[in-house]
Amino acid sequence: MRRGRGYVAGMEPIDDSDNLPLSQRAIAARPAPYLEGLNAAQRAAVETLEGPVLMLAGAGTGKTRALTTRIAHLLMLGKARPGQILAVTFTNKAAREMKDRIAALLGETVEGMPWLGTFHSICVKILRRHAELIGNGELHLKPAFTILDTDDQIRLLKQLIQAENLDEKRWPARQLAHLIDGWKNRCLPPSNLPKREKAAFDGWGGRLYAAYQERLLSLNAVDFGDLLMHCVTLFQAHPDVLKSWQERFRYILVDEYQDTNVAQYMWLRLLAQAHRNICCVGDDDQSIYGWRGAEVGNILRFEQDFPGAQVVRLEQNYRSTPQILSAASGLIAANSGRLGKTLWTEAEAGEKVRLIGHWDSEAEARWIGEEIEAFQGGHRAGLGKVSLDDIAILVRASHQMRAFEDRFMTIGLPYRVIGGPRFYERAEIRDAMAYFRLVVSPADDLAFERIVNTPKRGLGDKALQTIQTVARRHGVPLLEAARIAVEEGQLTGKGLVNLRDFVAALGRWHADALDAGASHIELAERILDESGYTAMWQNDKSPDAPGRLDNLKELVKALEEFDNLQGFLEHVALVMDRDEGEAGEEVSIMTLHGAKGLEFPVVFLPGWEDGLFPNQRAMDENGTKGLEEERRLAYVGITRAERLAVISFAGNRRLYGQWQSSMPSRFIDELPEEHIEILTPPGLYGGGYGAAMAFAGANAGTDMHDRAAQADVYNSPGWKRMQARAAERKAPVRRAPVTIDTEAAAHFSVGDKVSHAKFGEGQIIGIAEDTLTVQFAAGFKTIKAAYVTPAGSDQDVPF
DNA sequence: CGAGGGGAGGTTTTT
DNA sequence: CCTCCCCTCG
Repeated sequence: MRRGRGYVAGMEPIDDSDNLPLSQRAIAARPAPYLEGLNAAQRAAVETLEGPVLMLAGAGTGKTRALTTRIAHLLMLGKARPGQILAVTFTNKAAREMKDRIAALLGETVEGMPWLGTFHSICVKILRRHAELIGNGELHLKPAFTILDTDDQIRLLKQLIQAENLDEKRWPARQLAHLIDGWKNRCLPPSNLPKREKAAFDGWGGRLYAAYQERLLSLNAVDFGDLLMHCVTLFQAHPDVLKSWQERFRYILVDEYQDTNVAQYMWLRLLAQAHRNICCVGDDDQSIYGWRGAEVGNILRFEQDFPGAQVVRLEQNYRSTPQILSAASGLIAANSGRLGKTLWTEAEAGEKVRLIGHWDSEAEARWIGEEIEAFQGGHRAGLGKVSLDDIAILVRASHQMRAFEDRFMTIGLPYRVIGGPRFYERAEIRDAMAYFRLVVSPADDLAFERIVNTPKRGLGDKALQTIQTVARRHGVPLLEAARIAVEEGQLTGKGLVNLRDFVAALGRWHADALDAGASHIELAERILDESGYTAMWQNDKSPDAPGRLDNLKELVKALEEFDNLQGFLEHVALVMDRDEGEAGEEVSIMTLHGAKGLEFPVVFLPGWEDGLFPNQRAMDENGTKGLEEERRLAYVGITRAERLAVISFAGNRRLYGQWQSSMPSRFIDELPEEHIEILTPPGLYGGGYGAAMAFAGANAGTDMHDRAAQADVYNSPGWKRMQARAAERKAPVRRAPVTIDTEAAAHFSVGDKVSHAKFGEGQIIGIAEDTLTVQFAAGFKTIKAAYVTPAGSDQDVPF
């Protein structure tokens, strides 16, 4: 157990007294040390403990700090024991960070926060306790159920589609998987599926979905979507079970609420019903996962869903310069239906957001590479030396990464690509896991199918069919069927010998796994060696074989944290992260989605071209909604930058091998010019000012060597529009606070002093619609804006 | 069983 | 253009 720093003096040990009556007055009089340094809004977010709270936390406003301090506060006040707080995140990374920070605040590890985790991991914990209640009359889950990943899911669906004698080309399993995920995201089990939806997939949707769920049950398996859906249906069908969980969780905290889907929303609502102490943190402007079922509506509707909800807005930004914030705010202002926020900062104005166009994607990559080298050498004004670790390139689509990888490889610029294939998605890890699964659960047919012929044992389709026939005839799992097939001599030659050995080896390993005295780590190594799996990769001459062997070693190492294989398997499916090894200074390349929650001093945002960003397909499929989500993505991108953001676009880009010309992104037109610095094109093509660009419409796009076509600078409609607008507005630029407030109470801002007839003077800490949250001497109140008057503002909004 | 050709499809991504 | 998957042929 790790002892953290900063043990809080005078801290009461957390005991069974769940409700130490401590009024907010008392806290205000003697603030706990961990509350120091919080701004007024953050304090409100930390101290408004009872009832529903919506914490609207803009980018870089100290959301995680508020959230973790709130948990620490709950524990310190004795409002709840660690086991009575439910805190959910979307990613393991976020969960881990919260744990670490709470530990730092409290000066000890939070082994005692068993219910801080991802939606999925918490659902697993709950489901394992009630597995028997999940299922239909005959079949139900058992507590050791396995969690299938996307790959298993597809393979299973493929089998079902084949079983119906459907053409896999016309009925692709991937598409069905997508449909089923969608239904599960909306918490629609086969029995509740509307007729219209059942007819999806050419009429087979409902039927295949039901068959799939049935098959999962018989395999004692669930997929990711089931974790939430089963949990919700469990709660709905068993009020007593629900009640026990409702009572346990006195306080609920939810991170990234704008990303919740319907199932997660239902889950939260059910659990919050008893104590109603639910605090949801989110930012409607950063909702970028609509395409996988997230409903921005959840956060927009919060106040209706949870009547009496208090809304706290965190608007002071501690990350970016005013220039960056203003550019981002100006852009996102084009979206409709926002809750509205006014981000502000005390930071120095800083560098304007830079904008530059390039001839093509290769020139773009080349230029960014040169800029990075210049930054690194300290040859760029305003920033001094910048470490490679401080620089990120954020792209819309992963195929954009290649241009940068190619370029950086040639010039020897160290980089890392973040968000490649996950560790546990790699074939070798999945194979090894399948071995472990089959050893622990001999009835795991999916695992059997995966590895029976890996490495090659001469057991092809035909052998597998034979085994499957035997399995059906005897009604036994495949491994058992294999044993029978061997005994009955249904196979011949090499296959027979190999299968006999395979079955025998599994028997041995299984026995060893049951032996509590034996080391599960040694067993794992033995399984991989004796099965020939390690040898298979050792003999493989492909360049990635050594890497795969390393991964296997890492997998075995991960076993150390568990007592046995069983325990490992129960948790690992959800928690295995690939190690982001710090290997010296490197530029980070990642997608905009992957960058959410991160921050970098310098951020490059390439590929701002219509069709790529905003993405054509997003707009085609979801219209304005899709466009707005793309715009939020742009907002997320810009707000990752602490000191400098550089946006760029290319006139030509290779797409599916074809050179295609493109127009600058419409988002570029939406950037507020006063915060943008337009860089003159580099002198790469003919040199100096006025060189370099040709865009679509000039019909020269397809020939990148056509220098003549490059004569006219920025010859695009979008660019001209921008120039025209810049010319128009000479004098009366709206200066000072960039107030992008959609509220009726727009003449108030957070931080304003107001006075109220009854409560006296106070300071606004939150604004929602026409309702203000005001901190008075007597405490926090939520008041209609009409009932207060401005009492003079001493808070300068610094830009 | 495994290598190689043909054909389709090719945002974003966590669990 | 490039990758992945399926199918066929040796």
